Parts: sequence; structure tokens; C-alpha cells
Amino acid sequence: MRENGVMPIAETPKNPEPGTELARSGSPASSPGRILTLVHRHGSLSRAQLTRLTGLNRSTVGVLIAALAAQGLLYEAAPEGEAQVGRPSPEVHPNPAVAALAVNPEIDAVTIGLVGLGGRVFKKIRYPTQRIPTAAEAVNIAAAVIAGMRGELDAQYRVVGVGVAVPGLVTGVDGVVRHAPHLDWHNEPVADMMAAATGYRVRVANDASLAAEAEMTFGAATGIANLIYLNGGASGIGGGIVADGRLLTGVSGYAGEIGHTLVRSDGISCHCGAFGCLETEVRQAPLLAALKLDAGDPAALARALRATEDPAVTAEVDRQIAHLATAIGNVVNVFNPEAVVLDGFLAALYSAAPEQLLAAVSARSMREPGAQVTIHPAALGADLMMVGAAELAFAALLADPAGFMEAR
Amino acid sequence: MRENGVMPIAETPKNPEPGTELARSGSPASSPGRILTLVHRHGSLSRAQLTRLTGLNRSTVGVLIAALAAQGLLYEAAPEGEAQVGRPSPEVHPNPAVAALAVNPEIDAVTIGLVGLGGRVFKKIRYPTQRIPTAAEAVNIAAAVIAGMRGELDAQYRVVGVGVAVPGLVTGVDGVVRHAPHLDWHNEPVADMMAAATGYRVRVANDASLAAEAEMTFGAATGIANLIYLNGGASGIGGGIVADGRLLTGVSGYAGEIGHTLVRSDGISCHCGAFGCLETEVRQAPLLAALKLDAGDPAALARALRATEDPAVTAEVDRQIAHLATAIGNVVNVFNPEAVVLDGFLAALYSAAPEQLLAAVSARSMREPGAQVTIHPAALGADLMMVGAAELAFAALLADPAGFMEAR
DNA sequence: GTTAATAAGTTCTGTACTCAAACATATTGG
DNA sequence: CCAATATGTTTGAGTACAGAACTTATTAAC
Repeated sequence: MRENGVMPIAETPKNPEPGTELARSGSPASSPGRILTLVHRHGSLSRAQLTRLTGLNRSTVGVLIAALAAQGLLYEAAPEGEAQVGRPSPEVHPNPAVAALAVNPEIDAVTIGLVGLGGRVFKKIRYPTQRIPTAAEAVNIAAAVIAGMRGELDAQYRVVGVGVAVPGLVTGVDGVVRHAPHLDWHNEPVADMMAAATGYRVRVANDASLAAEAEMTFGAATGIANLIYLNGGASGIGGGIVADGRLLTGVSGYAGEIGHTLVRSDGISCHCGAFGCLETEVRQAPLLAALKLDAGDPAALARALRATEDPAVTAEVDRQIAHLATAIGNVVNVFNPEAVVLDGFLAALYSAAPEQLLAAVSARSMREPGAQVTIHPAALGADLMMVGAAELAFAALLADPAGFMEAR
Repeated sequence: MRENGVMPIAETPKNPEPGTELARSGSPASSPGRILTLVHRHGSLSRAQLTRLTGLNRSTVGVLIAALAAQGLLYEAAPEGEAQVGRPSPEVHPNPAVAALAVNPEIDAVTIGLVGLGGRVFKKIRYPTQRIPTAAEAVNIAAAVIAGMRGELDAQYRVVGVGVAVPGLVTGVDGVVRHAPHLDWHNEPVADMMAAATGYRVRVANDASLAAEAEMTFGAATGIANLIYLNGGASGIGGGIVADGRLLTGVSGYAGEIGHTLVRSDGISCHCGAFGCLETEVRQAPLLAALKLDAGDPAALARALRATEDPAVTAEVDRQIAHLATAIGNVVNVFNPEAVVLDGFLAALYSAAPEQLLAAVSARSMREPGAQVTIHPAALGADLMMVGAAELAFAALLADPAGFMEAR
């Protein structure tokens, strides 16, 4: 036994626990950025939790939080709930008055939202349009709605920018919508147009990609770093892929088009030029027609699918599930994701026969990745696009709070 | 005009040129790590180029290079070639004596190599086996060959570790080969076995993934951050995906199995349990049989394919190209890669009718991503697996040179 | 050939970030 | 009330890096 001797230098546990914090899509965030991001995503965290998650020293965390609090980005409050042994650690909350505007043009409406740091949706205004809006019209509508809120925004919020979620291919850097087939937009400089019309910083991205990030951040796949998101809407199937916590964009931002995977060699031809695509074989319209529903409400569709015993409907469901499973099995082999999140009518399809889809995916994928993957219906529902688009506007702030606040 | 007045403070160009340096698979490297990595990948760079690529101040780069040179990891030399205006910037070279061992077990041989920093292959020893080696046999063979080189290694090189490239599914962290179908290995702790047998640090990964990284780093896709690599061998089709400069692994390291994408709905059944997989429809054997070749040399196959006018052969080529294009089109839609690199007999297939494959891929993919993607035959050939496996062993050194040298 | 112009290496100093140690504080369980 | 525990707080030091000022090596111009 060693007694009275000089103790060896205290072991210094260096490395932060690996894997506790997800890498994020953007560039490697600064330390204040990591703190703010964690608080934003979790809604609230104790200082002690932040210390563990970041791997930083608790004195450092103290300094960083003080700085962020001084900038009005977050605030501390007394802890609530049962206390543990030891000095209680104050809860750190994001300041929800720091907010982002979210814009989502669709074929029949433009939706504008206001989302606070922490992910709460304060406002959501759906502005229906007579016909499919042009890019200029969509921008004008959004700008007008924002102008109407301006007094309130300036008085009660600090708006960091605008995020636009567009159902189409968007070039990453400059916010140009290259091609949005259902809106019939081509090479529209939406970011510049919206910036000119509102005076805010604007970023634009593909809606499905943003939805994938939103589901990872706040939804069904919270904390999962490898996931596939698939959304089925009236106009087709969009997707987004998150790998190692980062949203995949590809060279020019077009990644994620899982809707155009081959699922049937003798399938009918698709507007993309190919044939037998997932999007042409798995559609909402035949299901609605067979069930004699007309609205595209996924919840109603899910209820009807679960209730029906019509053999024509179940045959169509079986067919679509088989094709969906083929596409999912392919991407499971290619990506080895932890989870697949299904949204829109694909979630309804899943809820009609969850084991059947899971079994078919297993059959179509290799054993190990097929056995590991889980399937979830999306959790964010109606607010999804608002949260996703807002995340786009928050990104710059979250990456470098000091630099962002300084620049304005 | 302002004259004699106080000049405005010199504009300070901050941010390093974005996109000049690729993010890498590993964790975000330290600054010395970034320098060493760049020098390793480029073979040699001037200090001025390193300053620009890293975005660091030139005084900082000077300090970092001095430290790395003191550790014997790189050295500076007088610049060669035509000089520019201004003081010449010394060339920084990696020290090739800092080397990694590479091991690649296959069904009929175990290949052991020695690769220097900078990517040069100094030695490559192919040790043929009578039958498919077990994991223990493969480790023993590799350990014996390495023991035979030991004197030379200790005298002339600094060996940083061993990288093993295995044709099978490998769990990322612990180096366990979960399942290598063609070797018939199951749950073999290859990393631990090899470490025990050689005394070196060992890392293990999937061969196709390593090949993808090697082609990105030193081969046909140098500097391309978004690419798909597909290799066709006697036993099937393997692949690897690099997105934003990072190799995708998935949750448990199984990502990249593009060989099991559906390409034909009424296709024959595959050993993976599904049917109509790329791997079952596009195979080397029928091509070799039709051409009456027996060796699987891709170069000979490519020559024979280009020379033949046998309609049976061209029909088979057409069929395989169509199926290959389907699989490539799918992943192009999903990933929007800049390049697809084809290796093994797939490269031969491509060289037989390059425009045909390209056109078929375009037809199967969406317009924008389909128009952007390029297809290349692999460039690294015989040394590919050695370079890829060595990269695995170099990774820890490149991420944090100081920490690595200190730890031993 | 000397002299600018240019581009880069070198030296020095300041600052921001971070950690560790010592200390202070708030809680639970005896 | 006291020990044990976990945490916040204060202080001092170390490191990485940037920026300014200076030096050096080259080409281009006269």
C-alpha cells in the first residue's frame, strides 16, 4: 500500500464522451455555437449536462453561457423537478424571442411561419392561392404577410432571417431554385428575390431535405445520426438522407431523390423520363379513389386504411407496400441507416400494415443492415415544414453566435 | 478623391477560400493534422499553397511545419520548376519512411504491402493459399510475412500500424468482421488477432469502402468530394460512397452495398435473400464464358470486349450495361455525386461502350443530377487495396500527429 | 546593373479560448 | 447537524493563432 507518498498526478479524463453530440450539417460549429445549438435542440438543458455533452471544462461552459446570455440568446433559470445529490445545476433555456421566419410555397398556398429558438412555432399563416403561384407571386405573398407582422416582429422578437422550403431542386449556395416541377419554376433566384423584398437574410433549400433534418432534430428520429426520410404527397415522393448527423446534399444540392428509384422493371413511365419509379408505382390517388376519399389528409387516410376490408383496397395496399419496401430495402443496403421515417401518405400506408412493410424491407435488404433498421411514422406533422425552414435561417446563428450577432 | 487622408483600415480577407480543402472521414483534424494530411495526399506542396489551403496565417503555418518536421513526419526542400515573382516558397514533402502495413485477405491469397506517407507502395507481397484462408490463417500468414520484414522495417521505416481490407461487413469501431460471405468468416475479431500477432495498432474495414477512399485520395477522383465507387470482382459487386469528402459508413459500418439494388423485377434470386440484384444480373462469368477467357484479368477482358463482334457477346454486354445503368441511375438520384468510378470488370464493361452506359444512366436518372455526373474507370489498379488499407493505418496519425507521436 | 514590385518567410506581441486547481455553495442521506 | 456529493466560481497559466512589422529572394523594368 502506498501511504503518505506523493500521489500520482490526477488522471485527466480528456476526450469528451464520443458520440454524445451529433455532428451537424453545417461547418464545425464554434464552442458558443455548440452550446447554443444543444440548447436549441433540446429545448432546455442543465449547465452540468452541457458540460458533459460538449466535453468542455465547467469553468469554460460557465464563461460561454454568460456570454450567450449577455447577447440575449439564452437565459438561466432555477432547476425544476426532483433534485439530485449535490448542488443543483441551473437550467439553460433558449430565448424564444430570437426567431426565424419560415416560408413554404406549395401548389395551392404559400405558408409563412414564425419559429422561436427552441423550435416552437408561434405563428403559422397559410395563404391559399387561386392557382399555382409563380416565384414572384410566392415572394410577394410572403413579403406582404411579413410586412403585416412587422410591427409585432420588431417589438417582440429578434428575427434572424428567413428560411424557404421549396418542393424542387435547389442549388446549395446561392439559393436558386433550379427546377421545381410541380410549381413549374425554373432557375428562379428565390433567395435574392426574397432578400430584396423583405430585407432579411434568406436561405433556400429542398423541402424534403429540411423535413429530414427537422425530424432528426425535433421529431421521430431525435438524436439519430443516420436516417432516411421519405414523404409521400399529392404530387410525388420526396426524400432526405442524414448520414453521420449531416444532411446529404450531393455536389449541387440535388441529393435525396429516392422517389425515382426503380421498383418495377415493367412499370409505367415517369415524368422524370425513366419508368417504374417508386413515385409512379406508389401513389396516394389510387388509395383515395378506392376508399372514396378526396381530401389528402394523411390521418383520415390512415384511419380508412386500417378500417377497410375491401379486397380491392387491400390488394392495392399490398402492391404499394411491396414496391415501397423495394425502394426502402435498396437504400437500407446502400446507407445502413438506423431509422426510416415515413411521412404523408407513406406514413398512412405504414400504419395500415406495419409488420408487413417491415418484413418486406427485411426480405429486400441484406441481413445485418435489414435487421438493424427501424421504421417510424413522422412525428412533426403540420409544423414540420415551418420548423425545417426555420432551421435553415437559424443555421448561421447556431454555427457562430458571436460572429452572427456582431455582423448585425 | 481622398488624398493625404487617413487610409481606411486595410481590408482583412478573413475566411479561408471555402471548399478548397476536403473534409475527411475521420474526426475534424487538428491544424497540424490538416497540414500533414494535405502534404500526404498531394505528395508535396509549397508552404504558400498550404497557407492558402488551410486558411491559416503564414506565421502559424511556419510554426506547424517546423513542429512536424521536428517529429520527422515531413521535410522541406528547395522549390523546383519555374519560379514566380516573389520569394520562392519551399516545397514540403511527406517523409516516405513513415509507413503503414497493408493487409488484404482474399479467397485465394493474402496480400501484404508497405506504403509510405505520400502514398507510394514500397513493397507488395502476394502470398497464395491452397484454399480459402480462415481468419486465423490469414492473420498468421500476414504476421509471418511482417516478421520476415521486421529487420528492414525497424531499420529503415517508422511503421505507424496495420490496415486490413476485408471483403465483407466490418463493424466500425472494434474491427470485428461480422460476415465475409466469400471467405466464410463470421464474427472474427480480426483487429485484435492481428494486433496480438504483430504488436502493431490494427484497423479493419471493408475493402470496397477503402477502395472508394483511395480513388478519391490518389486515384481517378482526386479531389472529388462526392463520388460513388463500384468494383466488380469474381465474387460480386462491392461499393463505397463518399459524400462531402467523408466515406459513408452507416450506423454500424455496413453502408455501400450497391450490389444489392433491384435492377430487374423478374430477376433470379440472390444469396442475399432478395432477387434481381445488380450483383446477380451483372456478372463477370458470363462475359468470360462467351469470350472463352478464363482468367479474371480486367485489362484482358476489356481488350476482348472492345475487339469482339460476336453478337452473343454484344447482346450480353448490352443487357449488363442496361442493368448497371439502372443501379447507377438510382444512386445518382439519391446522392447527386460528381463522379462514378468503376473498377474491376465493371471498368471493362464501361470501356466496351462508354457512351452507351452514360446515355443509359442519363435516361434512368433525373435531368440535373444525371447531366452532371461523370463516369471514370478506376486509376489505381493493382495497388488500390494496399493504398486504401494503408490509409486506414495512417488515419490516426493524420488526424492528430502530435498526439499520435506522443502515444508512441 | 541597379531599382522597383512582389511574394513569401520570420519575429514578436497580443488575444481569445480553454483547462486545472482551489475554493464556495447547495443539495441529499444519515 | 454533518458527511458526501455534485456543481458553480474564481484565479492563474498555457496554447493556438492572428496581425503587424520586418527581412529575404525572386522577376520585371529602366
